[in-house]
Amino acid sequence: MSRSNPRVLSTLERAGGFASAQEVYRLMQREGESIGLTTVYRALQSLVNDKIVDVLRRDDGEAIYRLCGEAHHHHLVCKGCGDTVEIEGGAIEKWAKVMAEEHGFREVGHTAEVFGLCSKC
Amino acid sequence: MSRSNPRVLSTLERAGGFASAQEVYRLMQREGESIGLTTVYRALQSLVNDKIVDVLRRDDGEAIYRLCGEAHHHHLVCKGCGDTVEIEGGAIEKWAKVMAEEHGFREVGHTAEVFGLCSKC
DNA sequence: CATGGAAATGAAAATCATTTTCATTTGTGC
DNA sequence: GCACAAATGAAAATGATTTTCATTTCCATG
Repeated sequence: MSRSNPRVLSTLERAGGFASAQEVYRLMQREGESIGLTTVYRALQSLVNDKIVDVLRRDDGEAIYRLCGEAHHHHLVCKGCGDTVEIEGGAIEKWAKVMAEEHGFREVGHTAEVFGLCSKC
Repeated sequence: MSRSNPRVLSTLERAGGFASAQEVYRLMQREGESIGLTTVYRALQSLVNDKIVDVLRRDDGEAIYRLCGEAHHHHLVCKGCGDTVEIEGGAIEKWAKVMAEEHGFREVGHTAEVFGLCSKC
């Protein structure tokens, strides 16, 4: 019953611990792995069930999978050139926690992204 | 240019200010309004552009539209029932600004959303 | 070494929200 | 009325995800 295909997991890790099903599939294809899209979906779902990965939604609605326990960080993205910098988000973590507690929420997670124009653009 | 169809807006209000495009459409149908699904989507998009409504994503990826006040705010969303609370994000504003300055970014904006399970779920 | 059934696989079809296309209708100023 | 822009909506296209189903791989047992 464990459909948590290890090749899928390892690919997700190699992808930086953060990718959509389609991206994992394309990555495996590019690396010459023989696998079907269906299997990738099933494996990711299994990994979610087993709480080995988390699932989030991109703004366009595509599901993205992230390794649990992966050091959680945020991104500063340039609107001009798309350059991305990883930034530290301690302030956010605290804010999310406080806000959630204030309203009686449990099992709290969050998404946050900062965007703007970098110095080169 | 203003495709913010008032009938769509009023239906969204009547729906409790919280519904997906499909739901708004079905509701209007049921009430005997003659309108096309395409128009509903376009109207909702317009309302989002005009910042009269917010878009969120349900867990299944479906976009839900929600009337919102003018003040910039963030959301605390329940993963279980979809209930949403508007929360204040002063801490985030500051964090985004600091992080951006640190990396030489200008014209900075941000998104942030907190999710979890509310006390009822 | 069979061999028989359970689980895994993947290609193709189905589903479903959303977007696009395009022909038609509506509205507005002249 | 007439031209022309904007709005509308039916139908087709898109794209992610799920389902179906026939086939293959595993594995325990005879």
